[in-house]
Amino acid sequence: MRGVQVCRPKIVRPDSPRAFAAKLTGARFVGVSRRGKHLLFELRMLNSPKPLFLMGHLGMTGRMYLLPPQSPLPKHAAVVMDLGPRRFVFEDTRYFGRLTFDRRVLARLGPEPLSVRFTPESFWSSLKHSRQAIKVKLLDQRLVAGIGNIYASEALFRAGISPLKRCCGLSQSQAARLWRAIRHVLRQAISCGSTVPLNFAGAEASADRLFYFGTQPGMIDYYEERLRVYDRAGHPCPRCRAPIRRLAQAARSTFYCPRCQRR
DNA sequence: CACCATGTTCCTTG
DNA sequence: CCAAGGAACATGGT
Repeated sequence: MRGVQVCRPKIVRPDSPRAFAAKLTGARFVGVSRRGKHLLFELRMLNSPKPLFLMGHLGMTGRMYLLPPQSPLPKHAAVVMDLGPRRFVFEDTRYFGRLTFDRRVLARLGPEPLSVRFTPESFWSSLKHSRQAIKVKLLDQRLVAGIGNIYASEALFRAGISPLKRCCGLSQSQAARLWRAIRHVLRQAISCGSTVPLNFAGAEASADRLFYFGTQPGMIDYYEERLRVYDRAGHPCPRCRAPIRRLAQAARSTFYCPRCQRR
């Protein structure tokens, strides 16, 4: 890495742009992984065996990709790394995302939903004493990592459970049903997203960028087709034709079928 | 102009 | 301790 431009200082907190750039200069990307909604980049300095970890979060509008030489920077570039011929760009219109060496949030995350650590039993144990509405609880990253507002509604629809139901009011078999639904919905979403994989297939989908993380033009439609209730208020339920309803919970929109998901 | 938006964190109130 | 709600972050779409 030859140089780093931090266009939005808050993105790299608590480091200052200068400190952030200093840590990265001379480092090379050697690996990448994911935990919940966080991306983990492994870096190494040329002469040191000890790895350095950089954590990214896309927020709602973030994207990361490689920009070919000479291409202009996007309007909302937040961080730009000069990798030699190409540049690694973190673009984020709303600047809600993060790119930071501070990994403390990882310690507070619940299990990966597709891992063996996440079982119907562990899920039920975390739910049975909570009086919170299940939809709100699903957004709590300490329960299980990676469920966002869209998938919370989708999973509850698939499980036939009302978003308003209190966690402690769920039976063990309902919790198991929801556990299955979460895994199904996330796996399906990943299979849609994998049309833009971590290899170089993304190069053909977009003329001037190699997309790695975040949605790219053309992918949204494909993905939205799979949503059964999210953002579909007034549309007929795909299962029973009753109109889908929208409600607000903890200042977030929830979509559900009042007939298939009774309290 | 008003209202809404894929996320997280912090703060206040009950 | 828990839960609910609001604001903040900043910009764009309808």
